[in-house]
Amino acid sequence: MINRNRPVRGSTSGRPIMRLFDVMGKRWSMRIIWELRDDQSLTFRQLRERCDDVSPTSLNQRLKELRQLRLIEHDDNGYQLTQWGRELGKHLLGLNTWATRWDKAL
Amino acid sequence: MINRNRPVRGSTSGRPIMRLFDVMGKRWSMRIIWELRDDQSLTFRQLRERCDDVSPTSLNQRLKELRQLRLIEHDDNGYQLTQWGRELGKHLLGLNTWATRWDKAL
DNA sequence: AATTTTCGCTACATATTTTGTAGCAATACC
DNA sequence: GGTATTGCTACAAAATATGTAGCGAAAATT
Repeated sequence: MINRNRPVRGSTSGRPIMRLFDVMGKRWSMRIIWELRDDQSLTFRQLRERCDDVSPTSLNQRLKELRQLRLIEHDDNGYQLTQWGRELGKHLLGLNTWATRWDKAL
Repeated sequence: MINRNRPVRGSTSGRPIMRLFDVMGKRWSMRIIWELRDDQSLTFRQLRERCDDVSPTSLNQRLKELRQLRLIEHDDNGYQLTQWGRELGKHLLGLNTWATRWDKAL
């Protein structure tokens, strides 16, 4: 019950979806969740490599945010999805299927 | 068959999901799809208002991109989702349900 | 026909976000 | 003590987003 007060860019309505749009609308957020799907645990540096060598600055900024929002967590094994992160990851898998069809039409 | 060549930030793999992450990872993209869901047609100015008065510069940039990617289109009635946009919108609705539960846990 | 309103934007200067490179402090192993 | 790996920070430069003002075209109103 800690981060309900986190400010949400571009919306004062307090609608949860707006909080999600805020964080997911930042570069690398979805990619990070994506790379951690199927319950892998990755170190900071492994995660960097998976994300096309994103700069450590950018990665860390995003990781901080995702941790605050309880989507990922960090322990001795590295970074991994929380329960919430895993659920969100499943949505991304759905989007993956869709995106493949969409891309063919482009 | 026109925009397969559009560059994708942060990925050279050509995986469709990466193209999606690229565009959706920019501010206002998801919000725009969201506001156009349930097949409304909105004028540029109406859309601006709906999106918490996003600047016209930002809005227009995003609209151009979303049009190129065939997610939205523009006609005499204003801006509206394409077939693909509508499908993507449905995924966002799913995320909305999820986000509500998630937000409560924060 | 003249005026007003609404349309989709553009210009441009400023602010915010993201990036890339280098490297540091802490811990583990040899 | 040296070497390797960890997570991460500093900092300057590049890219992206913002806010305000207003333009030119078309449509509606008087």
